[in-house]
Amino acid sequence: MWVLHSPQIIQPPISPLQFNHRTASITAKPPSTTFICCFSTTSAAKSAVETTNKNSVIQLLCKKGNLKQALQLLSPESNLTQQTYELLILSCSLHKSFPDAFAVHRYLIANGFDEDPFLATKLIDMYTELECIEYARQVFDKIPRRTIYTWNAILRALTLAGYGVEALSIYREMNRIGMPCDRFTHTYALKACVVSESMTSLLKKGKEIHGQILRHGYETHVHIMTTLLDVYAKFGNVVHASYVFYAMADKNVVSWSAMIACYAKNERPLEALNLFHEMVYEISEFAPNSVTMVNVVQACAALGALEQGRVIHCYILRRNLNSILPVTSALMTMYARCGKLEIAQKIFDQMDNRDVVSWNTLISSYGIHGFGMKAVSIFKEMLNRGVKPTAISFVSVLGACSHAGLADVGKRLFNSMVEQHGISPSVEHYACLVDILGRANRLKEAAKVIQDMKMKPGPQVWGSLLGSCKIHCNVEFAERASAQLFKLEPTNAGNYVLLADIYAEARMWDEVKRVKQLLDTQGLEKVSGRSWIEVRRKIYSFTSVDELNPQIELIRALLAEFSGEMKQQGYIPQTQLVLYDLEEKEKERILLGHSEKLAVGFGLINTSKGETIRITKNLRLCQDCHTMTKFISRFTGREIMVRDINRIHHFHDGVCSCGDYP
DNA sequence: CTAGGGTTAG
Repeated sequence: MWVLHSPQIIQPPISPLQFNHRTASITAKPPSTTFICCFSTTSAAKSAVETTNKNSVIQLLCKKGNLKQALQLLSPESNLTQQTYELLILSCSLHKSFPDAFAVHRYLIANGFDEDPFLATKLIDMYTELECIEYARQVFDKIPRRTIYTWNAILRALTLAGYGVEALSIYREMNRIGMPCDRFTHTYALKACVVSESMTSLLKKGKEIHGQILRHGYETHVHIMTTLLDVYAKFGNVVHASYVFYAMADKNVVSWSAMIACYAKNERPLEALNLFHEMVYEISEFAPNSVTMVNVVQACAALGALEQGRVIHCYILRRNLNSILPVTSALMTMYARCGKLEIAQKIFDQMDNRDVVSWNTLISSYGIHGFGMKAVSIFKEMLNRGVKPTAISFVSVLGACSHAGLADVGKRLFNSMVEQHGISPSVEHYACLVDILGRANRLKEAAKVIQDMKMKPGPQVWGSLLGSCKIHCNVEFAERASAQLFKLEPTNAGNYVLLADIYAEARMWDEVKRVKQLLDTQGLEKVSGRSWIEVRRKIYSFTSVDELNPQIELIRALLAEFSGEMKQQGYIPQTQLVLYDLEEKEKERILLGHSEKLAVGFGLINTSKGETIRITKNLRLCQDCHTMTKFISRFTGREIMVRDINRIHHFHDGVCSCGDYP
């Protein structure tokens, strides 16, 4: 779990050493000068003076950041005060120094101070800061008299380290022994519910804690209620989150931001924007801050709402929030995801200071636009400038390689991750590598990567393989991947649909039927396709089934005309993509009603000639839509941009920027 | 002595 970064051998503070002697209770204040005058013998006075001096010298050194010198002054018999110990501990967290932290801890043990509730709390906090959870735990286990502070400290430590289940068992233990919980306890316990892996069982736990909070009369406490809201949001439970939000008597900018974040991150970007407008124009009691704006910008990005995004950008400039790094990164992503790569680049160029996230953002922006080599060269430029790459830098650059089909470059980068940068690949990185190889039709190699993984291949990894099988119509590997996926995430309808699509492509109709039955008997429904288009700052949403748009007949007629024209040029509608058992004509009709085609039709009717048509889609762009959009771009001389679930397609004069490498 | 919402990837 915890890996030591320096090669030095460091003596751990507790095990295997067994200190048991509690030599002293806490020394009160150091003797004052007047007190010293009363000593009869000079030696006693001298030692008292020395103790006083030693305490103040060590404290001063700690405050000045000179921890090393302070440590040199420690001697076995020095009689330090609680305050001095505290400063030593705080210095260690500040310097993030393991050897020093251990030395200080050992020193406390030797003097029996590690069992003092106040200092033990500080030690737990120190190990939390150093991300060294076992030692925090050992400190906690050794404390004979625990206060609410020590309990809260270990709860916080476990939660921050991602040990949700363990944190909740601490919470349970507190309740069992009758330790009264305070507002901090509840906040940490709530957060513990979302940091663990077994999400489903812990939602119930979160609701239990919700009940406890109400019983303790904390329903008006804005910190706790905001945490509660956020916990429901992180579980994707928008209904419960909004219930908490609307029931809150006092709200502040944080609770509003948390609710906007909840909508933005749970596929409700329109609600996020509406709530923001309400906050600003109707309530106007709380000024949005940078955190609010990050969430609002994300909502625009999710919608692909460029015009809305521009308005929000202006607002950010007016409020002087544009130089805050998270805001800038969110803005870059928004522009890139709306197809305005050049604006993302411009924002990056104009930044006074950049962090690794700014670089990662730029890399993935080029990646989703299909400029793989450019993304790789930005990555190298980042290294040249001495910016240390993070795990996400590699996800970004590997993703860029995958979009552009740069298999060997991607493989080399993957290997360099461990060899040159000391970052061990996570499941996500493996998923990227499998994607890179799979898309390049190196499925055997991809399967070998999965086989040799040092960890359990998660659904992301098998999903990458299955996705590649779709592109290359490989039934054999598709069956292997989907068998795993059905075990790992049995209720994800997308996997069944993907396999059925592959069978359909291979004209294996019996298998198509079998997979469809598998889907139906479990009562699963595939996520229906939806496309959005923004026209004059208004967002119009399309699905294949709704007939709400007043122009729907006009749109259908237009599409039928294109289809006829295309057929004359040799186009065959890809009706095998329609998995229902219908007549060919009916299949064609369904294909022509795909939400993305409707949105293109609507865009053609409602925008002017030189304008780019920008569409956002919630799933991957279907092949038939891809073919037809290419045709339309040439036939009408219009630029069309479609952002699907994982990249951007720019259609111009019959060609797509993805090079038909979706 | 401790506390709530946040940037990038999939």
